[in-house]
Amino acid sequence: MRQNAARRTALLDAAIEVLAHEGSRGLTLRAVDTAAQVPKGTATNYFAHRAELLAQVMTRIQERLTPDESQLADTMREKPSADLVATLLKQLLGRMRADRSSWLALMELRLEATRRPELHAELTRFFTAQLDANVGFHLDAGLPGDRVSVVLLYLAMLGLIVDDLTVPDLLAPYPLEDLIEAMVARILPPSDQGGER
Amino acid sequence: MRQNAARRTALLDAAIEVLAHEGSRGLTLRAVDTAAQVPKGTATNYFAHRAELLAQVMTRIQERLTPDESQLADTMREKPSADLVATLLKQLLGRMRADRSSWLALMELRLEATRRPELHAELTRFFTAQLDANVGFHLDAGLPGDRVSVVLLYLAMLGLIVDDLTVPDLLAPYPLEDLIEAMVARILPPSDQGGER
DNA sequence: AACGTAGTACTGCATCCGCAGTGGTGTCAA
DNA sequence: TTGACACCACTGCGGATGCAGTACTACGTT
Repeated sequence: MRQNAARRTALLDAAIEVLAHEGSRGLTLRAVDTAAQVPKGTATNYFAHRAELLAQVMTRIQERLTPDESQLADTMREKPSADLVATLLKQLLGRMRADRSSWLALMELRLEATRRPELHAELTRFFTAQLDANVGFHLDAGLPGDRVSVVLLYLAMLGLIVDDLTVPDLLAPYPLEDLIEAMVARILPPSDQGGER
Repeated sequence: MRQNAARRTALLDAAIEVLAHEGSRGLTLRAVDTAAQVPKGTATNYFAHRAELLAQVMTRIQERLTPDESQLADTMREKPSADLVATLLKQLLGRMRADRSSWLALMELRLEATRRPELHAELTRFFTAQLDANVGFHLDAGLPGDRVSVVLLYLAMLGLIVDDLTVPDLLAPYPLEDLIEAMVARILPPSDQGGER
């Protein structure tokens, strides 16, 4: 098993691109070699099985999707309000648009996890941690709304993202930014301060 | 090209099972033969390409997901209200649970559509029609909430379903029925009576 | 010089698709 | 009733593809 971390990351990034552009169907060790522009057989040296590749892709995606700490801190300087929540969600949408490959690959992994117990366990752990973190962040920051609000926003945003990834034209009549504002306005309780409606 | 409709449907149903259990990766004409327990080569006689199989699977799923007309009529006897909307959404959840294979296959098709223009067009048409129908139904029935409400409910339900299909344990702390009631309560306007446009 | 890694080439294996040929069954007309 | 025809199920093979794995060489660093 090779140890070159940079090369491994390059292979994983290539795997993400393959997943996004060719789908789970096209993800083979050879395809990763090709996408990463390394000699055939290289991926075999770094990942024993396809399963191992998938597992490591998972954690790589996790790295890539983690929001930038400083930008987040910057955004949070504002006073907590429904508007601020909308801003945060729009930033999430922006991150998604900036790295669609990771999100598409994550969708592929979701489906693949349906048939792979280890991957399923890892994905569940990942999403659970993320949702819990979201809830905790929201409450700690004093943003309006309770746990259930956060979960509902999470679900609506997930639906929004899934649609935008796979059938973007569907929501064309409803600009996504407007939808985000609407969902915040309706799901969160009317806030005493700020918050247009 | 063979014309036996019953056999074709059986093959398509088998293809849906393959998609759900093996994923897009495992969907080949031969795999469909095996799943349908028909001789190898049969699927080739019914579908020229894999693409044609996918297209027909799409319409077959559409058939399978169409709600039962009479049950719907039965439900709609009640007076229009937010509660009624919650009931309808719970019935949707029930249908999903009763035919997870179709929903999983549909998710696979969504991703596959990312790479197949024809399929993408068809999927967009399908979802657009469905969303429009939902909006129309909602408004015509005098249910509370406007177009945007319906879209938001659609998105939240999509997120709910995606999560339940792929990482069901994630939402274990939040019973889905409760989530549905919460989303209806918050997304729809406080129901005095009837819906405004 | 030795070890780890990159790069290359080759082998073996699995599987897939497409086609063509064969046999069986149902239908229609005489 | 019988015979001809059309349709369909099924089998088996040819050709091709594509993948994983491995052995071997080259390189560079220590």
